[in-house]
Amino acid sequence: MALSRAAITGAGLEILDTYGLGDLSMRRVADTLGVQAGALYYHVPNKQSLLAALADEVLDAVDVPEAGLPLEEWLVAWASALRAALLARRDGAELVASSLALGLGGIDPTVPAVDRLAEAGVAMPGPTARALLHLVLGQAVTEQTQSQMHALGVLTSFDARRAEQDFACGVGIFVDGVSSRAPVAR
Amino acid sequence: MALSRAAITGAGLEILDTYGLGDLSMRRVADTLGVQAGALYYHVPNKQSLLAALADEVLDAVDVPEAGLPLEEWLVAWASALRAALLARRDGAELVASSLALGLGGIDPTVPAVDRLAEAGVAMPGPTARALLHLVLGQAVTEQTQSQMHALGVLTSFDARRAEQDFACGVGIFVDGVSSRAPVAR
DNA sequence: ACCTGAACACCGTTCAAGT
DNA sequence: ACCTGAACACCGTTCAAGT
Repeated sequence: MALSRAAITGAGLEILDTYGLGDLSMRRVADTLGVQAGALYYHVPNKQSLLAALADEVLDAVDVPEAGLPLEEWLVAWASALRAALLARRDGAELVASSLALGLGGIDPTVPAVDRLAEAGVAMPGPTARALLHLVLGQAVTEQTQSQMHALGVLTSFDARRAEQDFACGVGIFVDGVSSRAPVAR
Repeated sequence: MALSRAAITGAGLEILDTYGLGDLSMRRVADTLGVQAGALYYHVPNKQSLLAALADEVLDAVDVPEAGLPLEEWLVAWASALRAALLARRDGAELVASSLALGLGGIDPTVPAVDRLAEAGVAMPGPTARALLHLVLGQAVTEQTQSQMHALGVLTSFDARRAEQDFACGVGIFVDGVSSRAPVAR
């Protein structure tokens, strides 16, 4: 079977799940595919574009809530779906965070939220959606990193409940803030 | 002058400002100090602890608002001070973000905010402060990365006003949410 | 067109040996 | 105690040469 962009992405995902982002090297991807490292560059311009493709894969798995839900519930559901997708893959949150910061990746995860906010008549839907994204992303990165360090025995105590509480609290406050500014009374 | 932890941290800050986080290597720090790379390990256990020390330096520069301010104003002022400190140094936001995620670093930037929130009687001051931290941090990382990519000519358009608007909007909404839950009416 | 082999210019970290 | 010199086990990326 010939090498291809899809095969490289697939091997990347496999390595990501098995060894984590820190051990995902171009050389290891090449090894997995039984090929020399240089061969990858015939299909992929560089490592960052590979990482962007992997981040897109994570973001593709976000289960966007149905449009019928009331704004507050929709926002909480969207934040939960985003968080779930980020946590579903090893180092998913960190991968997406760096890919988004660099502006790479073909998927803008805020699009559905911007639409829903605009539909509800909320002012500044873009900045609002981006703020909620950053809140969820930052929390997920911290949670995932600490949970992995706990698994490695580096960190002695990791409280999954606290992480969930942090998430619920942060999103709840933010959504309340959106509500207090929304043109429609609840 | 003999090598020391302080000298290493100083050289690290210099390299950070001049070349950025991506080019901050132990070997370069050693070169700057006119010493072999291995010598650093007599004073610093590893690279991550050096990065944590640099992150502490960034967080030390946060100008905590005076306690007399009303809660809402205090939170906005704190978020602004945090953002200013992160943006003051090259790659400051990314440095602090990764250091915080790893749980390294001697400084917990949320401490003043937790105190102020607790004093105001807000429920769950810890999760609330952490949520606001993540919001500010995520926005700052994105802003700093994009501004640097713009300076390098990689990104054609970078709107500093949009970044500021994103920040003001996100923090504003969040603080409104805190307000709507606070026990004291405004 | 697609891949190999080999190189270039780096990394973080360790450690015997010197002073 | 503190540093050098040299090594170990890696990196991302490039590119002539082969098929």
